[in-house]
Amino acid sequence: MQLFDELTARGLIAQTTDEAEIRELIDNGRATFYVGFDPTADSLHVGHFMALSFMRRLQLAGNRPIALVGGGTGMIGDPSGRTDMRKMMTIEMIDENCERFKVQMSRFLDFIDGSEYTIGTPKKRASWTAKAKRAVDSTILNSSNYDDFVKHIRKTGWIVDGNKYKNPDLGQKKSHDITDKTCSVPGEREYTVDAITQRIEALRGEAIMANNADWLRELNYVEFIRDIGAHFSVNRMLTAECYKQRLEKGLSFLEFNYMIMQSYDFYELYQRFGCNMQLGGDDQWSNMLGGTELIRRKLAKDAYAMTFTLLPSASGAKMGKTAGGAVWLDANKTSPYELYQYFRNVDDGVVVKYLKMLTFLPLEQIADMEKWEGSQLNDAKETLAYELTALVHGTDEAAQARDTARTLFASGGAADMPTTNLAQSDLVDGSIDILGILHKSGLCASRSDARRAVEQGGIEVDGERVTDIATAFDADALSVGIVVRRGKKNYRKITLSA
RNA sequence: GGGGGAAUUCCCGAGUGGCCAAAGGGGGCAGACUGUAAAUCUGUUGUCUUCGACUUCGGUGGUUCGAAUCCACCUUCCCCCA
Repeated sequence: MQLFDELTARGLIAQTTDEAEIRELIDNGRATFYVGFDPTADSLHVGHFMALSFMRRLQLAGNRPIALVGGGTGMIGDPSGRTDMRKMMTIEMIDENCERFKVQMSRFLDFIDGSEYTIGTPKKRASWTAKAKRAVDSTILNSSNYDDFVKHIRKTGWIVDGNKYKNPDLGQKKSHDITDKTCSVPGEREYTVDAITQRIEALRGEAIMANNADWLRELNYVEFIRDIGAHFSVNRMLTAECYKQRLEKGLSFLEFNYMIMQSYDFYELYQRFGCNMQLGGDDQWSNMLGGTELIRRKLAKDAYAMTFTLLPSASGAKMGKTAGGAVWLDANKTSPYELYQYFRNVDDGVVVKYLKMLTFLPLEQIADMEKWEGSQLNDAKETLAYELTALVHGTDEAAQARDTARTLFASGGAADMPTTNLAQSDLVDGSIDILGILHKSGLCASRSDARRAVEQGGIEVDGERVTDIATAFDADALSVGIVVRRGKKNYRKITLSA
């Protein structure tokens, strides 16, 4: 089955600007597409799952993904904050978050290693050589073979003379010969025919990490308005569905500009990396159209947009939220076990959908599960949880999470489960009461919360329900280790460090 | 530039001097029922040394025995006129 058909079969594609053309592009690995991410937190969360797995599918078929982080848009901050001081993110914070994103994304995508198209603040004034390198590199990225490369590079004013490339227009040094200059990409030292051909091959489908800070932070307002703003019709923008609703409640100029900024991102990516398609959530549709439109008007070129279905979440519960807040892809913020449990507990109605949309299991295998009903669906959930945990944390962690969950739910205890290590200093007069344990372990948010949980019969220790809030445990009991359980699904092993 | 409104606990939204830790709904948590599901019913949902105390109603001061409620200023948001 071809990629496009598979994506359709998995229920992933929501809208496309030109189905036939996009099918052609992605089935043949000729798309360079981008997805935008806002670096508002220091980790990706499950809400990004859809985008990541979608990107991976495209990459596996040879298409080049570009992960664009909003280092420039992040500068502005979220204007919708109500009471709290809006947190302006510093450049350092944003750049750090971007770096973390990349690490997490690399579980899903293969990135060009060490390329200058990774994250980083732009050099204010790139040297001539840097500019030349950049020009050659991005031309390499845009080319499908050597001849293609020569064609492209000529177009941009370069002179190709045998194996030498010169650019009379770049910078003050005319006709500078960069043939023997070091290529910015490690492993490729020179711009020879072979090197370029190899490089083109090696980079085919490799992912790029881009940061819109590279162009947004240096924008000149007047120029921007004149060059880009001129191409947008306010009348048209106002008819966009997403603004219609906002017009009732109020819409700041900043937010209104979001579409233009996003369109500009696409335009820049098109020019820098030959990015010819934008991928995003279905709610981004109108913003994305802005980009294709801008490229058409400014460059008279066709670019495409495709949106993926938003992940259906059952019963109005907020997607990606649990008691502990958001579910992160960072193991330090959300353990593999918790991630596993998150997907283990999805509603019946969405299991098969999730399997299709998020996992890489063959459709035939999922088709079998589709017939399952009742408690058999429970097994499907286990598969789902395992597969997704494996994607994020690897098969070892996934297997461990699964085993932990199995033993925990089967027997009420397991060797490996989330553990809280209490210190001697947590003990008062040689013991600690149950409320303290619940609070310290994070099972309960506060002692008051713990008190309620006990009073309502929601707490068990080593399989015995605790009903007395005064119950306390001394050092002896703790050094052996006790298993505390809140509700049905929250276990914590409590130990005492010596 | 002028005029008028609004800011309440996780969210929405009542409350206009003491009976307010603050109605109601949503969401969350827990119990029953189950399949680690959904639906349903019940309880619960600021903190703590819990039959009591303490801190919350945009911010800062003030009036009062007493303020989420009244006054002043500030901040932010919305609406109308220009």
